[in-house]
Amino acid sequence: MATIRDVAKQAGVSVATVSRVINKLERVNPDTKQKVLDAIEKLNYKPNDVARSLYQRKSKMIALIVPDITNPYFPELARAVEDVANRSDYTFVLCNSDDSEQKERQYMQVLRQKQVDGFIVVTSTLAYEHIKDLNVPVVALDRIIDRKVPAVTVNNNDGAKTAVQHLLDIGCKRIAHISGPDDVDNAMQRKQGYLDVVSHYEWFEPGMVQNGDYHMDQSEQAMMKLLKAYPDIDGVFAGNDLMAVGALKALKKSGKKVPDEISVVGFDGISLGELTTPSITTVKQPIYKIGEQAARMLIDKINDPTTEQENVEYDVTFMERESTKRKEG
Amino acid sequence: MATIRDVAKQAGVSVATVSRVINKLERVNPDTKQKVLDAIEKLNYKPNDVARSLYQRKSKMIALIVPDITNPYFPELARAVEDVANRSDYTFVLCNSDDSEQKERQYMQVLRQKQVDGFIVVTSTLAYEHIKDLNVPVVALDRIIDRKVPAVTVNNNDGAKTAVQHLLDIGCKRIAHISGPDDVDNAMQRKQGYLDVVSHYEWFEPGMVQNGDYHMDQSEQAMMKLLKAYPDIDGVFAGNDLMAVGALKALKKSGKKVPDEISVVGFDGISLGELTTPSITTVKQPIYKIGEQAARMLIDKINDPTTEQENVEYDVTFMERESTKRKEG
DNA sequence: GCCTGTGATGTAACCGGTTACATGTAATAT
DNA sequence: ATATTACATGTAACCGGTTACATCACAGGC
Repeated sequence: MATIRDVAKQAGVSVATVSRVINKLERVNPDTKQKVLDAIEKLNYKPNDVARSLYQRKSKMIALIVPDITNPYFPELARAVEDVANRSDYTFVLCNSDDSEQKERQYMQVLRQKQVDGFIVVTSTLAYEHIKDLNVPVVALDRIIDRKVPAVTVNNNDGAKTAVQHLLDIGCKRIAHISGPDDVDNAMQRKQGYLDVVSHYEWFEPGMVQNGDYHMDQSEQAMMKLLKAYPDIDGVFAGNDLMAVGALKALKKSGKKVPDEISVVGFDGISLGELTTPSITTVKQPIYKIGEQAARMLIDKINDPTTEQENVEYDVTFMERESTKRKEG
Repeated sequence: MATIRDVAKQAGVSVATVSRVINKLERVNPDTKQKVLDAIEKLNYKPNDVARSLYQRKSKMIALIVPDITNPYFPELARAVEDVANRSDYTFVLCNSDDSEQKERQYMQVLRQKQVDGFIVVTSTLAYEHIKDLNVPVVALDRIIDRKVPAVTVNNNDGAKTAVQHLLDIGCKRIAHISGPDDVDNAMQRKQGYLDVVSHYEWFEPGMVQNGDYHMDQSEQAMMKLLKAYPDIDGVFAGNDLMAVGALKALKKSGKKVPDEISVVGFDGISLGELTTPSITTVKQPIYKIGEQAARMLIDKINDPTTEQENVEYDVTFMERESTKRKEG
């Protein structure tokens, strides 16, 4: 590999001049510049970014930490972040935390030693104390960490209320909820949205909320429990689409017809929800936009650390699909 | 940020001694060692990996280049690679190439300047010339680049033959194929497997192969064309599961009953295939294993560049699901 | 008492860039 | 003719690690 000193020698100039040519910051005599460019061409010189990073104390890398990229919500998010990173000449590092605080902290530690310039984090376990000493911009995504960490989220409460209200509108008389993990704020907000709408109904009982932990399998079991405890429920609001799919599986096994005997609504708007039979009515998040926004905010903050950033909350869109389309309206 | 010189000063030793303590390579007097450890503790010193990388000429990073992480085949693969990378103390960089040679080359160029230690690449456009000057280990995945680049793949031909044979076994009389892109070798192998089985049948016509480009939407259109041209086909082998889903959509719109009027088989074994109605019979690849193997091979090669590596081909597993389970066997 | 070997530690060069500061030259002002 | 200034370029320190080599103290052999 040719170094900047090789180029300097070849062009008969000093390394400073070569550096000036590659970085285009200061004026260089056109003739000299051409000599340098020729030398670069001839030696096929590519600057070593590690050396550059060392002096500049920045690496032009950002990292995204998600619980698990195989969860269908995250690939689209990752794609959005990577697209923005790439357009801004940042390298994109991906980490799977499995929702383990220990793994999250270790990733951040290790990457910080590699001078990663910023983090986008989807976490419900990390606290502000863990990130403040890292001395690096962090944007929270999908879940809020702390008032001091800017976050990009959606209006979960509104979305949940819309979903549950829709079930009522199409004639559901008893609506259950399969909730996400209690330690995830957006799961709590969705649950609260459900409660806001149904808690004053006479038929409502606390047991109509079952935890599905945002996973398909747990949700399938939760749905089974609900069917056993409340055989007459005719509507289910699942805290995310993955759990709606789990509910659908349980209902299929139990021989319940969706949507006519029981209607189902999910949350997120992952593409999987369009492909099931019946397709799943959902509250769609603008996932790609969220990722894009978070990445932009992060990069803005890296470029100018004095930027004060506010939380951004996106609105969700209700999407009616087959799982709530009853023949008798 | 404390540097190694700060630690040295604090502990009253030289930087070399501190370096010896952190790297545990040479003997250090226990008392001295303790002083250094205390200083590290006190200053909360973390070594700067960029400085280390500069001297060592390696970064402890590997990159995975995939066409698009939102394609459901890739998250599991990415997860596998990331898991291995993480266990081996490598940082994982993810790139989406959109199957563009230009993007692939640019990523590799940029990352090489960042001293990325190796690449795992899913590509059908990149050639050996493009990677040999990078002077860095590369493992090809899912698709073969060149005899000189070790690859991890599956036995596509066998899998395809098994799939088509199964359609014959359950009684299909005319079987069509929705193929992947012609420039992707595994797509060609799957098509060839189909042809190997059906081409000597009288009913076979070349028009029974339609290109679906490995995408759901194109496949839906391809299926529509097939139905129009050959209304009596009663079996479809799709080159991947995503296209099988597209075919299912088309069949649903056309009012064809799956599996009884027409049976469908896919390829890959992505989890989406279990969730459709009917669920999709498929030829399952050990996706996670493939990613793991590729990552291991890459890291082995990085650790010892003299390692000669052979291609690894995994066997596939036929998985019968609803889309081929006929009532009348 | 002198020589040699061993273990512990320090000094300084090195990795490959960037940039503050110095230097030199020519144009312009006085 | 001299001072001032702008421009072009070079020199060397710096970023924060690693490590070849030098140094030194001390033990053991003769």
